[in-house]
Amino acid sequence: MVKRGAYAKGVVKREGILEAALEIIGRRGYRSASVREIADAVGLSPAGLLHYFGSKEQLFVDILRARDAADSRQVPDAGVEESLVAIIRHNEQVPGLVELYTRLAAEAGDPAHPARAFFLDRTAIVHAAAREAVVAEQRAGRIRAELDPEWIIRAGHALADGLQNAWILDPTIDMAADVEQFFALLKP
Amino acid sequence: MVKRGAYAKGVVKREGILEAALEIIGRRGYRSASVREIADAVGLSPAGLLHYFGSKEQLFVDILRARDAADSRQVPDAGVEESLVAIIRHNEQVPGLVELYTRLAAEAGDPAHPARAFFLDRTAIVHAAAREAVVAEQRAGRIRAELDPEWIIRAGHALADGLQNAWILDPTIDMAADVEQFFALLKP
DNA sequence: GTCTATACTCAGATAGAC
DNA sequence: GTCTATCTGAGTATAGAC
Repeated sequence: MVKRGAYAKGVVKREGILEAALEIIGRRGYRSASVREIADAVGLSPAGLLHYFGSKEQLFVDILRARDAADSRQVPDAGVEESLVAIIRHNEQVPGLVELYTRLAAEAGDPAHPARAFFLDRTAIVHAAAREAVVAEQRAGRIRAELDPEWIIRAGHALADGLQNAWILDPTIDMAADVEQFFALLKP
Repeated sequence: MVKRGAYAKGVVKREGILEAALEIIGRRGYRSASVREIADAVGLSPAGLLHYFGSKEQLFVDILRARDAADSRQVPDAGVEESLVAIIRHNEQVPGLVELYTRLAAEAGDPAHPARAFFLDRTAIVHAAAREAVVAEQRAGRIRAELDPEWIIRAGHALADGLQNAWILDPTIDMAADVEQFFALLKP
């Protein structure tokens, strides 16, 4: 539960925990990001940490949620391609976040995992926003009008996710460049 | 360790375990596919099961390995598009396999996980085969010659992986059709 | 080689005291 | 809000029976 105004300290502590967890994933890997490890990093007992998030799974989902919120503030409201590429270039600086995202996207296959609801919501929201942008660019003649906008969105999303899968195996691949090449194919 | 000829019984049992594990993942989900659960299904103790595979992680990797071997026997040696689409259509019949693949692809981000070596090898082999096929189709004029074959391979692979990520959230999406649309864009 | 029984260690989670 | 103590269940190492 996110606390409201009255408990400012709790809100700050929550954010500190999210940052510490992400930092540990980036430095030592998802596997060693146990509740105990994260609790140690912020000077809490495991139970004290779980007080804020209820479960480890929720904690991890909340990291992604916070990250999406930060992205939507920072990324300029430009075209689909520019926005996606900007996010990808940012992700390349934060390997822990990419590993976490990839993991949770896979764990979302479990209907009982909180990541499932998160990714279903997120997909609906992201696709709705992308739909408007894609259709507008088709009308403006920057994307081929005969292509199904739903396909463009599904494929663009899947491509970006799949490239992250490949990138955690081999970080020398240039995810942003590969996505740009995809968009080049969509041009009239 | 894979046993050689002399111990036919062990080989058969190994295969039975792989099948039982995949069946449990498909029916009850990856999460409940514990060593104990799988051991029960084949009438073994957990330690008896581990005798064959060494670890749970290895067991799961071996399922994917066996599946790749089966695919390379069954899939006709046609063009890149036809082969990929055939595998995808087959995967749509085996949700447990898709869930397992997606999970392990994510867990391969961990350098200590046996899935990492598996996916690195697999990627190298699959890409090498795809490279020849793509270049041949470019020479034959079925794929645009000006496109970088390495990009086609990386993007095709990433797209297929990403679509599986989306499919475990929403199995109504038509992975094969989306891949076919991608290949349509590559045509001259 | 095949397999069981036992036991160890670690994980995440919970109850209740402070 | 945070702790300690405890519970449950996971994976697996070991010893040894057959």
